[in-house]
Amino acid sequence: MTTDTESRYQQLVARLKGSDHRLTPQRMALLRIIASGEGHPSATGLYEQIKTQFPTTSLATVYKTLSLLKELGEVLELGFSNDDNRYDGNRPYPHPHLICVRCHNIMDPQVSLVDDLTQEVAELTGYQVISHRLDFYGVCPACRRSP
Amino acid sequence: MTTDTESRYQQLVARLKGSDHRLTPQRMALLRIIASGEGHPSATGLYEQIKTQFPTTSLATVYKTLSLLKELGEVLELGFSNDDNRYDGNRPYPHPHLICVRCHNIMDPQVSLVDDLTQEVAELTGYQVISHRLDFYGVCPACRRSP
DNA sequence: GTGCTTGCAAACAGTTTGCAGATAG
DNA sequence: CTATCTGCAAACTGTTTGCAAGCAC
Repeated sequence: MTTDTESRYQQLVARLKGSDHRLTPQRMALLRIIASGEGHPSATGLYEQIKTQFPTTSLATVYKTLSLLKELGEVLELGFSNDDNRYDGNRPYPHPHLICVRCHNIMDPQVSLVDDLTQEVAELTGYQVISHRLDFYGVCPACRRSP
Repeated sequence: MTTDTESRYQQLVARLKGSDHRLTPQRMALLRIIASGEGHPSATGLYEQIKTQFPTTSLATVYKTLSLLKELGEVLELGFSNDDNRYDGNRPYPHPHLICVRCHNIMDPQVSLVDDLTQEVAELTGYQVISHRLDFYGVCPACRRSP
């Protein structure tokens, strides 16, 4: 576990305890995985990973824990109408995603102009802009090489 | 029906005929609605409107027709994991949306920088960027005034 | 007349919920 | 000890599918 992963894990543990929630083994296992920030796992993916440590874990518990973390603002949920939702517990604030339509990998590109966009929209429309969602779809370099 | 609506309707009719698809009354009714470009209707919303003219219409037919128009590239589908999907048959290419979290109205803001963003992401990551999805969430001026 | 299209109902998939038993604090 | 959490199974919701009857061309 990297230092970042460890500190994010401790942060999440503190957040749960500080909001009067219990720290169960199943929750700890989930926190460990999402703190690592590797990929953008689905609920089922998390479930499969946790099951290797706690074989009796249920998918419902994974969903309930994710829901709790969403309420606490510690997890970003990427909802898809076609596919299962993905979760990011490392950067729980809106940020762009880049999705390969071939291998379905999801990465976080660095994009500089997003805040300018939000500002532009707010000024233009009179809306109070709270949040956003920005996904790019494309073909990643690896998939371009092997068609 | 405005001139724009009428011409878009004719365009859609031509597209169906040109691709060897049949022009049924149910399809004509749906084309008329989406050609008008008013709002971002859901499948159920379209269904309710069409039913006033053709009471025996089924929701499945609405879905099948929307699916066909998607394949032809004549309709943009906005998928939501929480809510029902919305459809835009007037601007069937990716463009930003602004969604009021209070009244759920959806509008199309004019945003100038989006193509720059796409370019930036492509150059930065080596991806071949095909498409994107950009939604802003906020509170519209009307809802801000009446809390 | 032919075969695409419709309408119905059942199937589907991901997510949520209710509840009885288990357990963290 | 007790309120929260878990695991199971059933419920839910929007969308898709299979099929027999209908109808556009």
